[in-house]
Amino acid sequence: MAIANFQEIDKKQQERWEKAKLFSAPRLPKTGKKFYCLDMFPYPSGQGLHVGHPEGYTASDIVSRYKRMNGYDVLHPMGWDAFGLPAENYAIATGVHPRITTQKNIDNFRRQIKSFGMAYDWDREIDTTSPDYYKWTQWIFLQLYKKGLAYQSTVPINWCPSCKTGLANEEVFNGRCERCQTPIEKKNLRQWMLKITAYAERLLEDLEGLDWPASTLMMQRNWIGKSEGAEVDFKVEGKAETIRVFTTRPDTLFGATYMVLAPEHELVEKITSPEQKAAVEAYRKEAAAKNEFERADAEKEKTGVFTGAYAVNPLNGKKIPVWIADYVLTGYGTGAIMAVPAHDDRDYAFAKKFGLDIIEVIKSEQGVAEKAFTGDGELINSDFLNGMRVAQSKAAIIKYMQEKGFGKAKTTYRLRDWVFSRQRYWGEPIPIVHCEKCGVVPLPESELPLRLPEVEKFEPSGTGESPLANITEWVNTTCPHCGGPAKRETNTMPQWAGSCWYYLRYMDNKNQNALVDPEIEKAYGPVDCYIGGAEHAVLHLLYSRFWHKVLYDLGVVHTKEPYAKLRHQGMILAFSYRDEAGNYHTYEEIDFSDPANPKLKANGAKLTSMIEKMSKSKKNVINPDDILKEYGADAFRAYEMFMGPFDASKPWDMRGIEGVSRFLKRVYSWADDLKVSKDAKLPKEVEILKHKTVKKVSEDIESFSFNTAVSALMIYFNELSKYKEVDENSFEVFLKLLHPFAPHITEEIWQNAGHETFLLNERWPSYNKELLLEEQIEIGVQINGKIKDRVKLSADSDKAAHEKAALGSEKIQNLLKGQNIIKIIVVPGKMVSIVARPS
RNA sequence: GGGCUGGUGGCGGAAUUGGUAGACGCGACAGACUUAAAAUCUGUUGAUCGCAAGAUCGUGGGGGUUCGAGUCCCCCCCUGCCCACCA
Repeated sequence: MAIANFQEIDKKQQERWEKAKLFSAPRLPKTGKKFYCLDMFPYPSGQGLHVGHPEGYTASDIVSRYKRMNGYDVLHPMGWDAFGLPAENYAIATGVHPRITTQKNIDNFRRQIKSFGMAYDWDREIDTTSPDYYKWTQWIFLQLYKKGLAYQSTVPINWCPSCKTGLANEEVFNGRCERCQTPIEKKNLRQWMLKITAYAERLLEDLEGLDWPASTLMMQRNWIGKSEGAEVDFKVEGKAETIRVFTTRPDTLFGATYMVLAPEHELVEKITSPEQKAAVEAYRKEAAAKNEFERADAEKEKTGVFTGAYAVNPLNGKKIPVWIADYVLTGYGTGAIMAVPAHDDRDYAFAKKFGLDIIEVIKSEQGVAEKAFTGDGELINSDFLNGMRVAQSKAAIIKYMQEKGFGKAKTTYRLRDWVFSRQRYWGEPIPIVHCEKCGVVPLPESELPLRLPEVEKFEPSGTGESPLANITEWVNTTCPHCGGPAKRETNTMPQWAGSCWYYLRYMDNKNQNALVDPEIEKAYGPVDCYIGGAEHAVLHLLYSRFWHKVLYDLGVVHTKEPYAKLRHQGMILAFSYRDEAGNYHTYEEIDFSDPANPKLKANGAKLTSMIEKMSKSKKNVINPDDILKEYGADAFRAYEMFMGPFDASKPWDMRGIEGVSRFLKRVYSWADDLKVSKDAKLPKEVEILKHKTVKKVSEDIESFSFNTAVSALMIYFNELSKYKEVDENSFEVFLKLLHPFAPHITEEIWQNAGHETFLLNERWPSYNKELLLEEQIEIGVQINGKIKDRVKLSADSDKAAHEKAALGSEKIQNLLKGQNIIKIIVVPGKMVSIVARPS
């Protein structure tokens, strides 16, 4: 019996595949059946791959190989999302140019990914930092600019004082910078913005036809945040000003007892009375000093100040006071609200605190003495709306307002325009010049790519300008329009830019004349299956859909959506072990002989195990290189798939991989000793099991149930391995089914069996439905809902046969003595349930 | 506070539309092989009672619907993730 050296097999087969260019996709699909299977490409960090990366890559690899064996032309590429802060921060700290670090990291990532034997077409590799690539990122920016979708604006942006750059709303979490956790400040800066809001409705509507996880669709919907309501104008008493508010509850207009403006609202100064001026000023200052996080804390007590002004309710002419309060946000709606304390929780809390009126306008059992009522009900105290329900009165009041001219139906979105510029070096230069005479002038397309110039210092200036601003010979240029002196834009694009459209470039990555050849795009687009982490549910996936729609409008792509099917891999966690003193211990220090109570080898201390995220401080980080060295690529791949459901977060268990590794070793040594002959005939049950396994594995791959697919393969092998001599078909079917999960070892066995072909070019096995019906199955027999016996019959038995078999059981007959059978329920293939009562 | 997940043996996890709970793997125990150990192979392994046949209990807790509930309904507890004053 040969002992497999998996590392050697991995290397040998990978070299064979590479030499044969086995994974290269044709320029155009030849078969008429194409499958584009895409992984979210990684940021090549200095730490190298972690075990989470290969989880998604293995899944996409299995799907790709499966589709290929089913006769598809499969496009399965890989590349690098290589602009970004870590390389730049590293440059600031060490002076090493980001290009050098990035190249080194890419080489390391490529080496690691190749070591897993992934079926990528490496000729299609892309790198977002290559001028050949970012030429087209810049080209898309120019198209956005021409369509009026890119504009400059001086906006109070989220400013990270540590990264010294502006951040998009999407990059701010709990008022802190997503990357460095520093609390965000507000800073006014000139920024490039992308008008993603112009596409809000389409981004929302087109979610409809996507095969995406429901939770991701939900998050996108919430992020776009469509809300239908009305805008209503309130006159300010004794002034010319009008306050416009947005409300989703125009039906409660008769219940409006005060108004609130955001502290930053432009009308505040104009309407504030002299007596209130000091208080208002003080409050505005206070609000400005608070950071986003403090202001957004919904739990805190409401604060606010009366402006001294009154507005007039346009329905009944009633005077209501105008306040300012920071629970009203500038960025949403109109930055002003009509407050209906009876039917809004926040308004209620505010009114209670400041002793403002509460007028009930919707009837409810509970009333509004204790808290606001936000449900549906009948309108009261509302003149011509009385007696209507909420929906009906909304329509009626909007119609009335439109007739009278003080309000109208209005849809708002939570989605904001995208702050698209960064004050950074390591990003795509924005292809714009600022001319003294002509103003903003886009570069002609012929001047692309606009290359990133060399700099000596990578620090952002901290004043809001990027390091590029210091390179005068680059900044100073001539205007492409008038030829006069001009300055280049020194902002660069955010990291998201390159990943917005990369799936298109893989299709045609060497094209010098177009982003992608339209013929090729038509043939390969859209992405049929997209795999990556759920953390991109609203960032990358929304931006990318936005750009795709713009490209669709330009005729560059032929589908409305870029990614037809999307699946997320779960996060891989790890067991960590902590002793009573709170110190973490590495796996090497732990004696696992008693798993219920692992002991430290060193001192025998009692440990508690926890499932946590991998982190150095918890000493539970798993390095893929180490695993590969010990177990080989196939065991790694198969274990990652076997651990648990693909989309669930699950812990890496150092002992768990042993099982899969043993399985593969057994497969190898069994095949090594095996006699494959034409005459060998396996028992019928084994033959049926083969067909069952083909069905199960095929269906499981389609549904991303890789864990149960591996399990089915183990079950089949446990049976098959009892035989030293098998027929050719059984042997080959098993190898083919296992191949996507463990490509190296199966290819090795295939080759050892005398084949010079590759398994990937073999056809995926099919199964015989009729044969499955001949299986002998065991069904349960219940009496009054309790299982009392089990009987065997063939899978195609009819109901009568089920009943006969159940009543034929001696045990059942004994139990039924002295009982009257009231009813017999037969579920074919599952069970027979007998309802009986004592006679 | 809101939304979305999930809660099944010592552990990771299986279980179409309600239909034999615990597949598969790990670990553990016993045995074989070995001078010995590792590796490998074979068997056992939800709990309780029992010599056994077998019985009873059992999917976070409590109720309900049903011949039958991990799965459906109501109430409650807990975990994880996301969002967080969105008018």
